[in-house]
Amino acid sequence: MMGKWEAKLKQIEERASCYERKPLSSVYRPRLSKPEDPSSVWKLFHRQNQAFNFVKSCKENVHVFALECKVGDGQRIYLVTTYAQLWFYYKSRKHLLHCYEVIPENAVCKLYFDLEFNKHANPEADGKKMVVLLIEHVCKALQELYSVSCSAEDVFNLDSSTDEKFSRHLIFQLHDVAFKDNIHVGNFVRKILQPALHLISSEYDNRIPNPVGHEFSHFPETPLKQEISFNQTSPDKDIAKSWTLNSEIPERLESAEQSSPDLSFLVVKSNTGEEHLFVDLGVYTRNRNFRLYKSSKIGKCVALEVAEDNKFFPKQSKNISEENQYFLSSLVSNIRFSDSLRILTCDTSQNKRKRTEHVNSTSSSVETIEGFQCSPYPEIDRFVLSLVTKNDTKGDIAGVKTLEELTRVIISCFPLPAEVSLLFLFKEEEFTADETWNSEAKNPGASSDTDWDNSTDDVYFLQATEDAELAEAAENSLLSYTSAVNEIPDELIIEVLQE
DNA sequence: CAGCGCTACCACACCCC
DNA sequence: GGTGTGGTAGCG
Repeated sequence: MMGKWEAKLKQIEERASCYERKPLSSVYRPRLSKPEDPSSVWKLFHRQNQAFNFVKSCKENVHVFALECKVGDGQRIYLVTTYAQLWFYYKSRKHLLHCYEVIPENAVCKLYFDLEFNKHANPEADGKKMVVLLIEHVCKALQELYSVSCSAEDVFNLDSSTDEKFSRHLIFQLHDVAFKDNIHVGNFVRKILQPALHLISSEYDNRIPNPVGHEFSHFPETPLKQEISFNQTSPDKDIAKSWTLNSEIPERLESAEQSSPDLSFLVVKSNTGEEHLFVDLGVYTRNRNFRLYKSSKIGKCVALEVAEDNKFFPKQSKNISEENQYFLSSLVSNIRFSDSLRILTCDTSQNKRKRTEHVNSTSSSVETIEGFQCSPYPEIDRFVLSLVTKNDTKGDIAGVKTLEELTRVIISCFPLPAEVSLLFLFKEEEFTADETWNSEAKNPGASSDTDWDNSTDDVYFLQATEDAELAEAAENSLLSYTSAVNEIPDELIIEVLQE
């Protein structure tokens, strides 16, 4: 037993020293032409984690890309560099074929679709028409669920079809709007395609009648119960609008004249004759690799190119070539930040605590702020509102603008019930208020056996324990809070961890 | 001897009628 | 037969 373990350990150590002796060479050592250009960052990693760790330690605005290795299997190495530098070496298309964007988990990103069907298995399918209908449906959903306006001209349409397959990427260029992350995009997509998914599942058992009528509002919540909300970063107005809207809220969707949209055009047959959706729902996972504009899969020589029926045209710029603009537009996690950036969310209720029981128990105390539902905790609502409302009487904490102010205020002011421990974990180099942490954060309820080594990966955590409802309330409050305060780093994500 | 993150699927256990 | 659970091949 012990001998086996020691042998394993020795093996691992030998392997580690081997890697140290022969580190991965950076095959491309780029230098940008002008000395005033930003310093060169170009680093390759065998492991995705190492790449992301390097990104965290890196001052430049760098991103992780996956490069397919020469071996035919899916093996990849990970490149960290800036968009500008990647494009510099990428644009010639002599090197760096088979590149993928890694859409980082927890990173704000665009709405995107991976579309494909086998042409032989679907001889009657008109791919272009299906794309048009899909875009129509998606735009309608964005309008109805988030009041976001868009049209086909906002959709970058990339083609990598072959004789065998119709294959497209759609990237939505929404003005000052993005999704909280990849997972939320997936929740949204599954939600708005629910009627189509029903068409497929009902195929297996025709004896179960299709639910009709009110069950099929335009974007039904069953069986995949989901919640939708949007946050607005504008500090001055509509703070309360960031509260979660659950599916019951948009009454207009439940009006009788609304019937299920006909999404039968999305149903296609696979090689084996099974019915699937035109939309690939498997791409909305953590750290998803998404093939870059003008890249091909390693086996094939078909790259993603602007589709002939594409209607999106990026803004012209003096410094940036048109091709570079197209490239930048195609990057799912390349979000143009602005003060008015709205972050869309779409949760599944599996991730959230069941609302029904506590809503029922506290319904009398649930009030409405500017027409939207509050959190179930009026005292927390009031606290958060007092922090973000500039004309509040509490002059000492009103109008906080920076992360550090936010930090101090929350640590010193957050009202903690005695039975709950609440910890803020910060990346060391960005947390300058150590003394504040040491003196203020130790509250009577804080657990002393907190394992600090757990704070490995993510940058900011709010950790609440023992009380799931308070944890969610705190999360909602802080989400509202951060979306209402200017100058919070855009990558700031606050999550509630429950023990 | 260096990828990653799933989900669909299977096998099995357990319960109940 | 219904339901939960654990492990894995294979997909994207």
